[in-house]
Amino acid sequence: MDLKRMRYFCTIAEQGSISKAAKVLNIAQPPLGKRLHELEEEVGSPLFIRTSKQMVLTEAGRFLYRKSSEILNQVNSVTKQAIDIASQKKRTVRIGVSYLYLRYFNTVFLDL
Amino acid sequence: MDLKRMRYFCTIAEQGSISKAAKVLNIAQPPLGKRLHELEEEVGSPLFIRTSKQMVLTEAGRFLYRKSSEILNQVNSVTKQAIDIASQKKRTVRIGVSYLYLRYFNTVFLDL
DNA sequence: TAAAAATACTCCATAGGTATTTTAT
DNA sequence: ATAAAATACCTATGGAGTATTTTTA
Repeated sequence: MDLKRMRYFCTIAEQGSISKAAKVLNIAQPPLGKRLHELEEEVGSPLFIRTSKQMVLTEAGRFLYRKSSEILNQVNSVTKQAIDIASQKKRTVRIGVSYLYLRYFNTVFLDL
Repeated sequence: MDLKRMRYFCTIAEQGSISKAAKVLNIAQPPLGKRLHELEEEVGSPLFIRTSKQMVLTEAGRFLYRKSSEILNQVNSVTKQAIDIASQKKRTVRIGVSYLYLRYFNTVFLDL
């Protein structure tokens, strides 16, 4: 299980066909079909019922779609939050200097 | 962001060093170091403070470790649940047959 | 007949390996 | 002097592309 396959799977579910999803994802249809089959291989069962005109989620597929959407949203927000925390840390660097030092100098040299 | 890097990152955090984590993960130390640097690149800031003897999580690192652990657990349980749902479906297949058919035959032939 | 999916390849990017050097205690 | 991390380089697996065939409405 990996995030790329989960993203692909969700797009197929939303678009109702591999070909349409491939266009949305800006990749070709054959590799997208392969990624889906790999997922179905891992689950050990189809995630879609291939009817003419549309792909309909199976029960396992519906479950996986619901959960995958949640997880993908979480991953996105976690990444953004981590970046935010890191960039705030960059702006607020506190430097402790002995008061004795300050009696003689008014500049702190940093060896970065 | 992908699950493999998240798994690697969590193992490094738990083991306190890249070398130890590499042993646990059964891969070599250099590629593991690279995967960590890629993550730090994405976040735009270090996830560990490299002190002698141990790697200590930064604030962003602590946040990411907490969240990554959660997400990895979710992914594991979701995968298992999807497999369970799919395998149950395999065992309980209901077949509807017309009662008229049953007046003449006592066997249902399935073309699988 | 026309669409979507599957199959069969080719290619390339990226993950992983080995050897070595650098760094810090 | 030792142990961990970084660097450099090589290899191989897997993801993506193109062309084509199969399927089904």
